[in-house]
Amino acid sequence: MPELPEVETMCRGIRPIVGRRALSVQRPKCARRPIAIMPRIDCIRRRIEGKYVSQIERVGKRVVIWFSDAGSEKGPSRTKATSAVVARLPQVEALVIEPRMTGLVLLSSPPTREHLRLRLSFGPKPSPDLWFWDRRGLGTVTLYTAGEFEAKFRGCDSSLGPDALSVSAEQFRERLGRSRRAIKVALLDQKAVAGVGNLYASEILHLASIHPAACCQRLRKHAWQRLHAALIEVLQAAIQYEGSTLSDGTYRTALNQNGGYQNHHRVYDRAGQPCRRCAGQIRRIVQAQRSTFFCPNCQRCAPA
DNA sequence: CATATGTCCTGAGAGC
DNA sequence: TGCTCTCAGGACATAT
Repeated sequence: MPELPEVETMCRGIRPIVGRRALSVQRPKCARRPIAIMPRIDCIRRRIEGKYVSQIERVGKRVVIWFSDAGSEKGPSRTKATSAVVARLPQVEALVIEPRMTGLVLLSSPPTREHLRLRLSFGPKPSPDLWFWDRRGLGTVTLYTAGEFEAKFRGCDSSLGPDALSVSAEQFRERLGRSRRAIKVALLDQKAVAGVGNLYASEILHLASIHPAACCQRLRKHAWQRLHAALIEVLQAAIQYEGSTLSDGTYRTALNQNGGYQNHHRVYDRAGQPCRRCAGQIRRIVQAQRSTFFCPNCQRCAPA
């Protein structure tokens, strides 16, 4: 389940295509049922083929591939531009890939010939193809203009909150602190903070010694500080290990390697095993229809 | 407005 | 052994 660290690893792994020119966009026929691609594939082809990859970027749990007309162009400035100015800039497009549960963005051959969803090839040769492979097919691929992208992902009513790796401690507390939800559930809200998913939410709460069912409103200032520090520490460590490949083996890096962070999990998928900190027994509970793992002994802070 | 629930999807694993 | 059933959880639509 690609979360921030896995998606960041994918982005880093596909950097070799920066500066390359898109030669073709193909949607392999072998997919049992096509995944959601917007707009139509022929429209994507028309807008991308011949353009150059100017930048690779991660936005929350999405991979963003920027295309522009000229090889040397960088992605669009983040500052707001008037529509008149935008009209004079070279046309820029953002291909946004959402892996969701089982999607992989790869520069090497995919795990199976089945479940191939999209293939981009680049020049000049030799240049590896970029694949989007997705076993369950819940992932999506969407092509946005620069303006559409800004509105959806960076605007004041963006569908995403600030990125989990760059949010400040104050901003973090402001965005979650008034919620009546359990902290574990609130951490999964991408509109509050973007990038944390089900696996890392449990890991972060364990490092911060906070009970997953603690109500956000009842957490004290010191708990928020610990939680913010744990957020950054866990995500950065997971990136260093190139993400977590779980027992189903689905997640692979862009170069088809296993991640390594699963060997360092504090609680996730470790129910019944001893806590690495206090030797207490890790428990599994269900919150908002999702598994949560925690240590009842060392995560006592403010249960609901 | 905030929060909760239902939906999509496939393959692994359980249980009979 | 081979069938059926349940479950895993991303984001978003719809309900409360």
